[in-house]
Amino acid sequence: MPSAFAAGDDEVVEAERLIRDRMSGLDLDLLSLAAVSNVFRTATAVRNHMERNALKPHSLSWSAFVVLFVLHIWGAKESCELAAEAGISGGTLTGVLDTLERKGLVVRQPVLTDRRRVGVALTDAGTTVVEDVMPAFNREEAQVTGDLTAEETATLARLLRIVLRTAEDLDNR
Amino acid sequence: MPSAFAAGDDEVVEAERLIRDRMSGLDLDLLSLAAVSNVFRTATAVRNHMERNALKPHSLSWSAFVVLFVLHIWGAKESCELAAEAGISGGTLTGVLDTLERKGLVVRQPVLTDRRRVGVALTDAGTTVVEDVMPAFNREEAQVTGDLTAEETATLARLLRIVLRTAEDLDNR
DNA sequence: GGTGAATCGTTTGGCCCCAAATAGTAGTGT
DNA sequence: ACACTACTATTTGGGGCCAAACGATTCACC
Repeated sequence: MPSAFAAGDDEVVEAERLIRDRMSGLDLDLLSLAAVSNVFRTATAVRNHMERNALKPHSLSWSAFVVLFVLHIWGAKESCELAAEAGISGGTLTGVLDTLERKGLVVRQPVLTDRRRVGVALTDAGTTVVEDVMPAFNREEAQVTGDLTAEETATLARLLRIVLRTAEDLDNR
Repeated sequence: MPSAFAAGDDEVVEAERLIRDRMSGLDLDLLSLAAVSNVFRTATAVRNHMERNALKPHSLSWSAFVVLFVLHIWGAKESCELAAEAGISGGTLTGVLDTLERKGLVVRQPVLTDRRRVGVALTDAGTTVVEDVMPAFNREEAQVTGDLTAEETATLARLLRIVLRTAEDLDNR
């Protein structure tokens, strides 16, 4: 069985040994520990890389861009769906929308049939920004997965989606 | 070749079609888009799950726990190494250490040979917390990866480490 | 029609996060 | 000794993030 860590990474192998030693008697599942740990570390590294390289020219955060992207793909949406689609909480979305509206990239528009709800739509400026940023963003995405074969990239996405679904199911119960 | 997305997930398949339609002409790499997107969404979901289930009893954030964990595995470390090992910036570490020190879980100790540097060590209370939280934490880790075979979990960790290394290499240049 | 529960977006409080600026300390060359 | 450079942790500013509390609105049921 292959190591959970990349071969040839002495520091990580050493870390694994240390964990085994220091945590002996706790009967830890080191395989899932490594997987979960790597999910988070990779997400942080990739996010920072994206914000520094693809998003910085427009001063956009990851979440702000995701919101713009979702709106561009799905068209105008209401806050509730938008938050779920972007993977953030409703309270967070309010702040992100405040920022985006201040920049003139989105507009809130009242829903006539229900005054509790609020629709959100891209402005022309917002559309321009998405279409400008998206190629650069995707170029960076391709770069960070560049050391994977196409099949490995697909496998990675597939395995992650399984974990994602499992975690979400565990919370919705 | 398998889809980049989990089979049977109509909503995601629909999303992929929409992206293809709305972004036609931009020649996007949808495979890496899906992989990167899933890395981040999975990380968020897993992080929230962990904080809600394993960390909440001790009111610890993910980063705070990672810092405690690193200190328990590697022993007392200096700030600079600790930040790198925990995957956060130095400025962030200062705030996290303030919180942990206020709770009495860690202590800062001056380095005698160099007054710029600061050592950080677990207190007895901190050690107790780590050893108390770790089993529950690992149990949740095993649960969110529970729908993967052992080999798939190892593959996931391996592929992620490749992406992580690629992203870090791109930034350090 | 009026009352209570449910649902929506927002606000609040506390923490996390980074980048950039800062102050203090150590080494290096002159 | 002196300036200059490099390195340390910290502070500051602007956001992002969630949970919980909140006010407004709608709906269901009587």
